[in-house]
Formats: sequence, structure tokens, C-alpha cells
Amino acid sequence: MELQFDPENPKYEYITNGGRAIEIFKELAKERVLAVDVETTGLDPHLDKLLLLQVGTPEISYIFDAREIDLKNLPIVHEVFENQQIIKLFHNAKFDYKFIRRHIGCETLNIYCTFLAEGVMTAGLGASLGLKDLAAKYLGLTLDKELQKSFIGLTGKIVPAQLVYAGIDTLMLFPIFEQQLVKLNKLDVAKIAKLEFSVCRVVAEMELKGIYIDQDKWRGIIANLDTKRHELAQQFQDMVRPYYKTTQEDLFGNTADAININSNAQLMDLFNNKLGLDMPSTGVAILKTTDHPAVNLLQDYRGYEKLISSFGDTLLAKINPITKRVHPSFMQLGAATGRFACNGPNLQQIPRNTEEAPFRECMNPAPGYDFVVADYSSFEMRILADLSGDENFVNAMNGGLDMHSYTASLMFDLPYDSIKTEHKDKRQAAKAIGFGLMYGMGPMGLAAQIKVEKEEAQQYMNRYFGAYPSVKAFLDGMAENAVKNGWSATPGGRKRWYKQPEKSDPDYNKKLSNIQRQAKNHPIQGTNADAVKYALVFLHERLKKEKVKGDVILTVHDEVVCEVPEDCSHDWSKIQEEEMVRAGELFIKKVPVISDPFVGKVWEH
DNA sequence: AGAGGTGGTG
DNA sequence: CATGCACCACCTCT
Repeated sequence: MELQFDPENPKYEYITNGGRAIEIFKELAKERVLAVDVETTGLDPHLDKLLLLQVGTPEISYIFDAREIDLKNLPIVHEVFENQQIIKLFHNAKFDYKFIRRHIGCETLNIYCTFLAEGVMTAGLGASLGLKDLAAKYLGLTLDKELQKSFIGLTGKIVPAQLVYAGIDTLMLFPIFEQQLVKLNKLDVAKIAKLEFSVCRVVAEMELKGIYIDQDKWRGIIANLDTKRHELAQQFQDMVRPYYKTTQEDLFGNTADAININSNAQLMDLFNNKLGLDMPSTGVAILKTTDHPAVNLLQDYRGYEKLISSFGDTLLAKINPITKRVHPSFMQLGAATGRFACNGPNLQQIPRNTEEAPFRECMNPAPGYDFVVADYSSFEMRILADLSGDENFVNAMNGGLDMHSYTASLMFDLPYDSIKTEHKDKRQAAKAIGFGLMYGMGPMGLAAQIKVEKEEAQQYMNRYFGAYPSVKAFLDGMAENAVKNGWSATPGGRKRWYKQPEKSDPDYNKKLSNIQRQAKNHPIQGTNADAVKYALVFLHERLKKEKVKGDVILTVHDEVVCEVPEDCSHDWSKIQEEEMVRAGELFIKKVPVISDPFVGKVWEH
């Protein structure tokens, strides 16, 4: 690969006055493709400063000093970024988008992101996607990212070494872009890459906006849980103390804990060596089947410990001092299947509301706004119905039947109407099978799940697949092709790649089984992800088109939450439903796609 | 610092 | 052969 720039001596111009900036942007406006990068004092667009904005052509990088130039008030800057005809190249566009949006005020349209493109082309392989990695992979360049850190908290002058670093970052993007384009087409994932680029902007806006959390209510919940946790811990310690002779009192007469209740090693010692129980682990599945007062106390304690440690003060500490909201990070290629992953805080794992821990009730819209919450109803089941095309499955779903009850009636040869009334346990079993099989579960797993012998579980599976023969054919076909090709794909064109194990690998069979299960699940989970991502793009477009002063603020796998003004929230809920259904119907045509919208002041319905 | 165990979500 | 997918956070232990 012949580089068009000299990595030792990149061509750049450093601009510190508005007049020169206008001249340059007028020229840049004539380009078809521009590379963009920013240098900032930190990672938080609300707290940290924008230092440099680099905009480059393949030949030269223009480095604008954002402290010296009032970029926000230069219309030509906005025109270039919002110009649909000019492709803007980034590496991890989401980051730059947020700073440009927050500090310059413009949206960036027509994004190409080398980070996302690489992620789409290596999904499932666990490849490193940093700019440094791509520079090495595509250009054979060794990049020194040390200078990137030199911008953190910077208040003084920019030095030439920093400008060289800043310049290379845009110049590099062009040759990477060119090579990726060829590869995207060769691997037939250009369409899904485009989807990711479109979603990127919605995600960036979503992260900027964040979500309000009622701190007082949150603290109240935690305090209550903490009291209960403490009581249970005390009871547990009092109960097990007699088994530990060395227990001592401190100066104040407080009795020390006999063991650390959070230590599984110590719990195992207690249960197996002191209480005479024979337990393979301290997991909830084992605890449930063990009848001992200490075990019961531990289970109750664990419930509170989990909630407090994972969702207590640590989450409140993430509230942004500027916006007073939390700003989770949504990683759009966080999962190998195409699903989002979320962290800092992970709002995708906030517990469902219960009476004593209604955490989701603490997430509220701003004054004068409503939440519109909508999820896809039984979406993965509908996807399986459509992709397999199984006649029984599709007909039952189109007949509006309760699928788990219908499955149970077929499997156990019972009248459909009797399932919900007399045979609830059979419905539960059918449900477990239905979900388990979407994940490639075998008879062992099923037996453990519904507490029957392996042979009986195998019989259930045989009857399930007997009732839905095309479901079996579809899942087996996915597994077979994944092993044969080294990848699986969704109808939307999203691929997931698999490292094919060597025949000589001692774990060959284990790894092969893993691939087969992952490949059975991928088209289902992946199609869900594809539909939600199209929905996010559609919703964002409609918010603009209808001039609704609201935002998409959260997505949880099959659910989207918008925050919109009260006076239009009911109208918007219809639109949200419509757009989510439209997105789902891109892939699901044999059974209905149903989205249930809900308007209110709290998350969850 | 990283692995392993446990458990929260879809 | 091993035994249900996809994640992230917190804890303990090494």
C-alpha cells in the first residue's frame, strides 16, 4: 500500500483565526470525502473541552484551534458538517459527533466510521478495533497513541508534536476507508455497515441526552434494602457462629462475623464441612433445592446484596454534574450478534420493578415531558416463526393463539383450552423448551430446567420438533452452514464469524458445539437487533420530520424509550408504534409484528 | 490485574 | 464431546 502522506512529516496547517478558517472551509465544501477528528481534554462532552478540530483531505489535515476560533458561529462550518453530499470519515464517530454537537452545535450527516465498519466485518472474532490496530492492519504503520494523552486536561499551548499527531489521525483514515470499502462489498456486509453508520448518530444523540434519575427516591429504596440486608446478615451470622470456636468480641462487645458471607469458598466450607450438606456450588439453583435455614437466609440475603452492590450508590455517582442526568455508553456492536451493549451505568440490566425495589420508577421524564415506552411483543418467537416458515408455528401465531399453550397442547396431546386452566405446568414446560431451543439447548439442559430425567426431556424435544418440523430444519441448517462456511447471517445481511477449531484441538467437539448453538441463536437475536436499529433510525427521522421536541433516550434489546413533550406524547406513541412495526416488517412478513406503546411518567409498564 | 463465581437484564 | 444465547457489575481470591 503506497501511502499518500508521510507519517514522519504529515502535511498540515494549524489555524487559529476565523478568517482563515472560513477560507479553508469554503474549499473543503467542494470535497466529496472529508476525514474528521477532534482532540479534547477528556471523554465527557458535557464536562470536557474541545481543543482541536481536524478536518482533512487525503493530502492535508487542517487543524482548527477550537479555543481560538468561534467555530460555533461560523455558518460555513455547519454547512459542511450538515451537508448530506460530503462523506465524513471518522474512527469511532460517536465520540467526535458528541463533541462537535455539544461544542460547535451542528449535527454531522453522512458518516462513515472505520471503527464500526471493522466491527461489522469481524463480528464474533473478538478483533481489536482501535485506530492503532487498523493502522497496523491496513497500512503497516506503528502508531504512538501516547500523545493522545497529552491533551487530557490541557490548558496551555499546543506544541508541534501534538499537531503532527493530530494531523496523522485524519490523513490515515483515507487509505483505511478505501480498503475497507472493497472488503465490505467482498464480504457482502456493506448494507449492514450503512445501517450502523445511520444508527451511530442516533446513539450519539441518545448518549448526549441521558436520563434523569430521582435521587431521593433511589436513596430511599436503597436505605430500605440496606436495613433488610443487615438484618438477614445478622441472623445468618448468629445461626452459624456456634460452628466457629474462635469467634471473638471486640472492645465494644460486638461479636465478629463468623465468616464472610460473600465468600463462596467460606460458604462451601460451612455447608459441606460444618453443616454436612453436600453442595457442588453456592449458586441459586443449588440453594433452591437445599432445605436448611442458613441456606434460606443466604438466598434472601443475596437478593438484597445484589441490588445494593450493583444498583446502589454507584449508579448515583454516575449522575453528570452539568446535566444532572446519567449518560450511559451504548456500544452498538457490543454483542457479536449485533445487539447493543451498555455500560456506565448499564441501564439494560436495571431490575424490573418490584414492591420493595421499584428502581425503574426512579427514571422519569423532565418536567413537561412524558416517556413513550414501546417494546416488540414476543419478537424472537415471531422471528423464529418467520425465518423457519414452519406452517404450524406460523398458523398458530396468525390465529392469535397463546403460543406456549398451543405448543403444550401439541406436545402433551391435550386440548388447547385446558392448558391455561388445568395444565399450567405444561405451559411452563413448553415455554422453557421454546426459549431453550432458540438457544440450541439439548436434553440435559432442558432436563435441568424443567426438573425431569434426561430421557423424558428428550421425549419432549422430539414432540416439540415433531410439531414444528421446519423449526428443527431451520435451526439445524443454521448450525451446519456456520460450521461449513465459518459464518452465519441474518436476513438483514448481518454476519457473525466463527473461529473454526483445528481437528487436533483437544476441545474440538466442545468448540464445534459452541459454534452450532451460537449459529442457531444468531439469526434470531441478530434480526431482533437489526429491526431495533432500523427502528431507531426511523424514529429519529420522524422526530425531525414531525418537529417533535423530543429524543430517543434508551433502548433495551427489544424496547425503545422516547422522552417527548406532554402535549404530543399520545400522537407520538402512535408514530413510535408505527415506525417500530415498519422496521420489524422489513424482515418479518409471515406473522404480525406487534409493538405495544405506553405513555407515562415512569419507565416500564 | 485478571479469573471465576454469582446474578441482574433481554 | 459437552450439554441454552447475548451482555455487564460486583465480589472474592490469587
